[in-house]
Amino acid sequence: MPEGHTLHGLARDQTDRFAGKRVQVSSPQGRFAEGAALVDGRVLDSVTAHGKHLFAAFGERIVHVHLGLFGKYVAGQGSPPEARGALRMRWVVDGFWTDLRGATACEVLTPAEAEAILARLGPDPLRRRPNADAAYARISRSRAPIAGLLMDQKVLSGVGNVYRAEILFRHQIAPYLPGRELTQDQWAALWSDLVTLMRAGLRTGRIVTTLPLHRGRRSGYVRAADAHYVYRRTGLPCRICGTPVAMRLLSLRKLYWCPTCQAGPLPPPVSHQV
DNA sequence: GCAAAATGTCAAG
DNA sequence: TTGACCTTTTGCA
Repeated sequence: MPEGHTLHGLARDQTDRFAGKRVQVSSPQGRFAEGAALVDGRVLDSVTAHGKHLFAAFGERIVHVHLGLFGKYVAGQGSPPEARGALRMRWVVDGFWTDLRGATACEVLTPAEAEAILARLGPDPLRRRPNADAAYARISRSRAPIAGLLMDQKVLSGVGNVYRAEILFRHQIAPYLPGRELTQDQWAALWSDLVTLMRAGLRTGRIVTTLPLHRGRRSGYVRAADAHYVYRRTGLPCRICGTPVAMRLLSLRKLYWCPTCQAGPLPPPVSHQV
């Protein structure tokens, strides 16, 4: 479930289990065979996440992974299971293993190449000192819809389709509002809420955005069906006002919102709806 | 047994 | 702006 919190969680767990050890790196599928040979048996320094990118430093050789839409890590203790299917990369140390499948990117980079990727990324709400002003500088100059800007990794990094829909709902911002019409106050509130939500996502391993509704409940647990306001709730009544949740494709990604709670600029006319 | 969907990015035109 | 691509899981026949 790769939005930013997932990657930060992976970076933390992989560092805990593998850093400081010589890691057996392999590519049973073969697609990463050359890269694996470059780092196999070297000592892992640490794994860090920037937005949705992972960087595992083996000295000057950096394994860069981007999960894309389908990528997935599976990890376990003891000895690894027999390799099956399209297993792109496997790490093994004494007592732990982890397998990577389906990633968009899995490659060995030089430090300079890794830096070049970082240079393209906007501030990440989950990093230590993110520069939220840099994101607003871009947003406030753009005529593009805010819903698209939030998913643009050059503007800010780590936000995916779930967080963007939910954060806009929570702040009652119309998704098609041009970035330049978002006020500084709206941005400040939105950003600080993003930091809170994504930190909670990192802590719990899931995205729950409806929590304030459930304050005061004895159990903090929120059922999956209740975890979001609008994401994947097309046609269901808005939890606040009852209006059916709307859905449109924006840049090929499904965008969900409540037309009443998030009143404002309308999407362009429908020519073709999936 | 097969089609569709899924939390994303990049490059061609 | 559109399609290609990475793989697994789910749902329907």
